[in-house]
Amino acid sequence: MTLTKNTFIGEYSYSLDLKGRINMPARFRQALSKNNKNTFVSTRGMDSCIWVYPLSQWLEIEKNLRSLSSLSKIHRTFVRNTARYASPSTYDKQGRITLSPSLIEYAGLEKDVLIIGMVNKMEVWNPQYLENTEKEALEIDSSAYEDLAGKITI
Amino acid sequence: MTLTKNTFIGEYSYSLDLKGRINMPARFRQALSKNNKNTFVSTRGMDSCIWVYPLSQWLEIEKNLRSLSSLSKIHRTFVRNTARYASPSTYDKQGRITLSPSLIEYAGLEKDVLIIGMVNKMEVWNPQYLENTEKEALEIDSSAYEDLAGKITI
DNA sequence: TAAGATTGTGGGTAGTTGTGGGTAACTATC
DNA sequence: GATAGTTACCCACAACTACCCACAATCTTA
Repeated sequence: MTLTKNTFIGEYSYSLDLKGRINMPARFRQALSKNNKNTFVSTRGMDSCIWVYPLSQWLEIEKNLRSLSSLSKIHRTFVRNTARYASPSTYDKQGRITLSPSLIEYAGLEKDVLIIGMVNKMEVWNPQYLENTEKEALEIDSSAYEDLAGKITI
Repeated sequence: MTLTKNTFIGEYSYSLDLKGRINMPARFRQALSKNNKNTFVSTRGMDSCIWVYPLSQWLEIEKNLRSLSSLSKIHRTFVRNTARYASPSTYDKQGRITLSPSLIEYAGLEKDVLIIGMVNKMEVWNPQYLENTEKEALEIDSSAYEDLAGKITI
């Protein structure tokens, strides 16, 4: 059951096939509002994973990128790095999207793949990479969490 | 699949042939709205690359350039450098545009070429040049990105 | 618990796309 | 006006992608 449209939570194990396709969890597909036209946009995440946005969310990002003037070097670099790796994919009759070879390599994906709901987007991981990243995360100074405490109630 | 007309994202590897032609990615061609008449305008970019605009976007730029008074030296220089190297090209039946020898030399293009969607325009790069530019970008003070974080949610 | 519906995975095929090269029309120069 | 160089248009082929179907595993419901 889906709680809120365009909201994604939970963790799912799937497999990447030889054509670079992964099944999007049925719940995530059902969570898409109609204006997404069954389409996700995948791009490089900030860790070694792939970020997958619902189309409507990505269009918001595009709108913001448009407003940045290319006369500024920082803006150019930011737009380039954000737009460069993004690629839309409408899921097929079986509910799969295709990931680009470049993204698959970036995230080090092999057969087994972990899909994680990140509320407004999803992450696709090589399970081993995630494990390593988690170990590093343990080393984050707990004071960082103290800062968060001011911003978020949980 | 095209998300929004006249919007370009993603990265594509193509080759420049002996006649100075490059294939425009099929997705980019499909993204062109009709009033562009299958035409792109290429000109010098601010890094060592070629900027390629859809015709309609270029006409907007021309309009803006008109509004800059030539009494200002900066304006004169800016208008000159922008207009000077611009050249339109309608793509052929195979989807290719022709780049001028002057632009090919400016961007140091050889056989392998990288085309990057920059939302409202495209960039054409020699992959090695881009790699070097990226290294410089790493040296950008990360505080600059922090500023952007205030403007853009991603 | 059994039948039916849904979901995840593999693979085939037809249409699309990228690339090389050929030829005819056009331009420029002497 | 003839020749050489350039440009625009055309065809052919190999590689790739999107779409389709089949089947097995899982979940739902009566």
